[in-house]
Amino acid sequence: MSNKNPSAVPEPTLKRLPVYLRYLKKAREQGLLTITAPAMGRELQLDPTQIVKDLAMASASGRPRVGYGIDEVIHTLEHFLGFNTENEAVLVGAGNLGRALLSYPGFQNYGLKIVAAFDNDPEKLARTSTGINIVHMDKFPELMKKLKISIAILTTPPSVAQEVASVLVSCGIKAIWNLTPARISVPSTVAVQNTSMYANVAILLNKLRHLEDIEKSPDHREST
Amino acid sequence: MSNKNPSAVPEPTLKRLPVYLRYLKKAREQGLLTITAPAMGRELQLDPTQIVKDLAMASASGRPRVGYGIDEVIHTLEHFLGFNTENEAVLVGAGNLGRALLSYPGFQNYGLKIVAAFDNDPEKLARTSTGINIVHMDKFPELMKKLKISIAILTTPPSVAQEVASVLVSCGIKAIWNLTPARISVPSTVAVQNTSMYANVAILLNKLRHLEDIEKSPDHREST
DNA sequence: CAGTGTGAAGTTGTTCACAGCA
DNA sequence: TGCTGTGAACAACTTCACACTG
Repeated sequence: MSNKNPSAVPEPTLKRLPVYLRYLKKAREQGLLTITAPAMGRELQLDPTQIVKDLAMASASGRPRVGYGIDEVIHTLEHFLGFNTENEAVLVGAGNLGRALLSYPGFQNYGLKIVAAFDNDPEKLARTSTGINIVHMDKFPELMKKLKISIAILTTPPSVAQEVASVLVSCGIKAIWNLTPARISVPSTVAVQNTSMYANVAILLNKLRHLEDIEKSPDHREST
Repeated sequence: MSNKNPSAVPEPTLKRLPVYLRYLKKAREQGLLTITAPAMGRELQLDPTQIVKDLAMASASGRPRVGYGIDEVIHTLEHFLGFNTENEAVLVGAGNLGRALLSYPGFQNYGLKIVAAFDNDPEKLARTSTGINIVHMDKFPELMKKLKISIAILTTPPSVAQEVASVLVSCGIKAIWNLTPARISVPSTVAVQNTSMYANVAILLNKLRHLEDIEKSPDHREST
């Protein structure tokens, strides 16, 4: 019953590709022209085979004994991920996180261009952060007709996430990046990517506690 | 070679538990006292068995025909996740995302309490956001000796992430929430949780493109 | 050799099937 | 009957083993 979409590319791979991309860009800046999967694996602490398979998924290929052409792979990855095409998005919910994302540089380099922001709170409408106007949610349907945008970034309070999401969908949004801890229900024709900060806090705390437990336990053969 | 930590609790479960927690809190506010896994599954679009197994991981149990006691499970989950104990953390890198997290309400309710923030840029030191002072990174080692904090939130530019991470570790940090797209190397005695916004953008764009492909393809038997 | 590429094996997480229970 | 709880079947992802290449 889980949101299984029959994506050709496994999600774990999709998460690693931007990591490779950043690493390759750094490597190129340092003057490197080619790189091997084992070398990358050492730096990024990943299995070399994993890297080879991931890159193959993005249809990048290398040459035995030589490795991968960095420029070539960067281009291939950017194309594959859609990072070199401008995907216009709107942001809904100009709270703390929302405004941070508005002023986040680099999304532009990663394919996302936020062109408008919305909020219900009149308090927040005055602010313009970095050139992007924050307008009242009432204007959303009207503006959406003009803009023809398919991506929305949802950073409202979780209590209204579902309600807002439904509005987004009814106005033609086809992909929602849900940064609230609430889970939203949308038609199967709409893509949702959940990114909850709290989930990451949970994992971090768990890892920490686990390490502490090992430390305390009698048989901690950790290499301190 | 991947960062395999032999955690007793699978990471996917750990990500879902906070989702349950929020949902249960909402349900309790609406006056509900008990809830069944199938009911939750319907709302959250998850397999009921999944939920039962996840809750069992957190050592919460229910009664057949009745379901789970909401208050009880909330308490169990909060305890299990460490959300009801105050885990003090420092934030390093007061850029856009960093300052957003500083003023993010709710981390307190999720076990994280940011008690200090650091940055290298003198420009940013003046600001105090929400009561938390942003002080110069030079003061970090000194302050860490006093504070005895084990968690750091890393929100620097990726180019200095590794360098800063090494400083954190040398000052006794035991867990790093890495919100930069760079991957950092730390001793195996230190926990790292990577949360890259770009990875999520990549997944969202891929899902969107995939849906568009289905739409265009001749045999789209999607229920619109 | 030292790397890419790939099929097979292994591991982990999810879904199914059903026993137990009120 | 409708739920929890759990062992078994299944699916997805990772790691291993090795053929292939310059």
